[in-house]
Amino acid sequence: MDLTPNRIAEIFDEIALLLELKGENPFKLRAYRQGAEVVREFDGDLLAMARARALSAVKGLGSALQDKLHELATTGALVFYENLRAEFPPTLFELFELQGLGPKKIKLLYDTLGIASVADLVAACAAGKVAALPGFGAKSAAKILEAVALRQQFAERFLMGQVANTVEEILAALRRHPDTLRTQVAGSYRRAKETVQDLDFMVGTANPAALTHFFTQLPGVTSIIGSGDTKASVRLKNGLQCDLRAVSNAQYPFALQYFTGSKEHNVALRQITLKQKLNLNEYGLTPLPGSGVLDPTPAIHDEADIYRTLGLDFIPPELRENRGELEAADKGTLPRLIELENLRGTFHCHTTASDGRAPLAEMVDAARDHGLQYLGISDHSKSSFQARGLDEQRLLQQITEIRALNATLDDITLFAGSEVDILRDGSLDFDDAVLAQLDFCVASVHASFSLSEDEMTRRIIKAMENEHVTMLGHLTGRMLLRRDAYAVDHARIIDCAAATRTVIELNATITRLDMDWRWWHRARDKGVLCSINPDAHHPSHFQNLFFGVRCARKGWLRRKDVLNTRTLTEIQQFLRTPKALR
DNA sequence: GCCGTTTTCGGCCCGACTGTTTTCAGTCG
Repeated sequence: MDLTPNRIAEIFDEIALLLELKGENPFKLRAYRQGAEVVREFDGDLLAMARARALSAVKGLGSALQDKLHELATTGALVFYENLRAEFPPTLFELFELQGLGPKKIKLLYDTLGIASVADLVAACAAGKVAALPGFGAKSAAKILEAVALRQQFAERFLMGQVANTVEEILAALRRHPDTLRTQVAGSYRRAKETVQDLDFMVGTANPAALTHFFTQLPGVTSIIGSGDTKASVRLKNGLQCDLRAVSNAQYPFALQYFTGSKEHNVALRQITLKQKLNLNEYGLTPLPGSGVLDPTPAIHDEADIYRTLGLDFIPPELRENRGELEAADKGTLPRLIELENLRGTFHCHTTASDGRAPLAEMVDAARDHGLQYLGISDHSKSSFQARGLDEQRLLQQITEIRALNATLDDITLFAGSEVDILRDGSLDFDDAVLAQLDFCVASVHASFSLSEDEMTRRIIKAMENEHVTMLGHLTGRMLLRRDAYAVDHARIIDCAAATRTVIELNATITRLDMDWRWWHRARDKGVLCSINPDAHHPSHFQNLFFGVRCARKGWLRRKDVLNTRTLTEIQQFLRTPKALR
């Protein structure tokens, strides 16, 4: 297998799991897991630096991990890892995917009954062997079988956009309860992760037991995973797990902060807190014993108070990933993030001319209903025949149609564009003479996904170098939870976008959210403009802009970093200006 | 295994819930 940083990170994670099975020191496992994270996020040529033993300044990679990286980079293998792996059958790892089973129980099942796979486990449960083990019982065996069934049924995560309605419904229900003082969704949904595994709700109340009970009785709940006086977990009929934490009103800001995460953000925040002789947990902020520091808790009423007390600016939930937000909050340099209300128009919209589900006029009405002042129409080009892409003649006809309709509108302005295919060799589906007649052009890859990373990158760069290409559509072609991104070098694309003044799209389709939020901060710093586009194929798809904005916020984008926050006049001027001068 | 204007040794987050226990271990978040 190709040795990439991602593969190395996987190896480190697997070592952590194997050491866990062996009952190793938990802090050693954490060191490997943290090492994996450092490797994944590393900005630079990790393998070359490992070979040159030039990683000593990297935080999280101590001498042991540096040695292992050196061995991997020079020999392509790691003896320590191979030996460790040989100690356990590979199918054993399946068992970690089952809810309720951790390393201790898995090790016991393996050592006493020789259970090394989910199939073994099901057979042993059926034969009554599991229930007879010390520490297990009839209930444990039943729960295991339930977990096996659940894993098959709901192995997947959920899209942010898929669960948004559920979030709003549950919040509304919690707000209606007379004992609720305040409530909010926490966890990865609040941080705007593109997919979530479960939903976490917080409620501040003087009567937590009433709320946890109420939560388990909500409509849509099909099973109660657990329920106590202060927390409850339920599963909805689509398999989505929802957790509730009920705390006092005074504890609420701490619980909300704590359960919003991310874990990495909270660990780093805790370090800062300890330096100030304070201890932060989900219930409060308390002075360390003997420190003489005054208890700040009584003055804390909301999340912002927590950050302020620690000398930090309020950190919007989307930024809480320990990717520089704490340093920025300390220095007062956090960005003022874009808001949905900042969007004045949008690009990348389809109609029935290609694969859209509504005719031009209906899409325009929908855009107007969403408060947009301008709309760029961009149907597919001829090579996307699966999408009934337009050839030159139909495109020219559509331009005429758009201009005619535009002349009759006074509250929204249309731009005529195209989502033009980037062909395999990087050339475009229309020649320059045709492209020159458009107001704008989105260039996207729709075929030949399996090129090497270098070929794909050069292909896209060639398209960006065309003066008529206003923006690059869905950079990686990923379909969240369905299909992986094709290989492309983000860093080179971003550099080229900056050099050629090509805008990069943030495709707001809930299955895309592409370019990924992790790259926007870098693009922004290089002066690359973002366009938040719905890629609308139906009037309802303009709602996706909400998720696009949340993703943009997660990528540290400000209003001025996003093209379609500009006024109509500014946009018209932008599109008239030669690309190189934009 | 990592880290250090509290420490080069001794910390590294810990509380709630469940199912097994008969006072607690394991898992989860």
